[in-house]
Amino acid sequence: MTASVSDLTDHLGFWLRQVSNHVSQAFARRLADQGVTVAEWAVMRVMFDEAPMAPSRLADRMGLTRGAVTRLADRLVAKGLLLREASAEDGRAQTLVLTAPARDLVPRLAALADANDAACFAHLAPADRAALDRILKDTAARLGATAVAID
Amino acid sequence: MTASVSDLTDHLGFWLRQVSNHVSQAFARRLADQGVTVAEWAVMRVMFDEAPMAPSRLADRMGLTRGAVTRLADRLVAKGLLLREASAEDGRAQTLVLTAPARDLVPRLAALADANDAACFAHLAPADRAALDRILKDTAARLGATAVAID
DNA sequence: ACCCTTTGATTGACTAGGAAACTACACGAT
DNA sequence: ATCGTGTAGTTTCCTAGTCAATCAAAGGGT
Repeated sequence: MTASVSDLTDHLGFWLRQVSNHVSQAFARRLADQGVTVAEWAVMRVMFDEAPMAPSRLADRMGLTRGAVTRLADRLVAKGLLLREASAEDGRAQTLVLTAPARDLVPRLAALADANDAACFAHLAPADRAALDRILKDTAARLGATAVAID
Repeated sequence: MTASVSDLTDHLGFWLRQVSNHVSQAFARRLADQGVTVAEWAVMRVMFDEAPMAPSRLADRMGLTRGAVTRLADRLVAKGLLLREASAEDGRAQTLVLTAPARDLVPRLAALADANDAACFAHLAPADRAALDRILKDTAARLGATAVAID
């Protein structure tokens, strides 16, 4: 009957955070050689497919705030991987475009992403891998849709 | 045969990060009312069980660097939730102790943690919940033990 | 024609964390 | 007794992200 206080390790959120941090950090170490960070990779990958793109659209696509995108874009521009172009029609708007060096880099970074994912989840049985994939996508969809009611 | 560049969404790491961020952010919003952050909660929960504790030990326990613990402790001290006490034996060492208000707060925060976890994973079938729990703990153990070889 | 509201982007202040340099102190070996 | 080495904490600099305030440009209503 000990009305005991629940432990940190009782929560799925805790383990999720633990593993996620570990995987991202491992990926960051791989990317470091290429002079790129995880967040920068994500931007580049999204922009690789959808050519010129407004920052606000990129923010929506990536689930980030516009402020975050502004700063991320700053860093990518500084590295010569991104171009900011003022819109002709709308004086407020911009469009972002990857530079040629950035486009060259993306396939190499994608290979690193593949390698990292493979290494981090190598020990999982195929069925567990599939289950994890399914459960995470399912959960992401629910959380994204409902924005989690704070009862 | 299109040797196409792998997509962000092809990686488990991506989804892990996505869901983890969502869950943590939802938890952060709940905790905000109590004037406490997620990282602060984690410290308080660990310290709740293991009374006076050296910062270095806390860092090991939580998988953080010592620098991170220093800053976290600063904030908790500023909020009156933590005490820093110089060690009598060792001139370098300290011990950290939760204050009485902090100890009072912990059970309430634990309830919020329970509620958040329940809300975020409510839609999962019991079997999926169990699978996720098992897979995450398994993966955390592997990643922690091997520190992920960067081939 | 003018105001009001909305929208695009930026900025400042904050939490959160790693990496590395640095300061004290402790302690063993000589 | 001193010197070197290791250890405890702190600090600095960086990425990464949020929220809220701000500014400028668009555009609609009257």
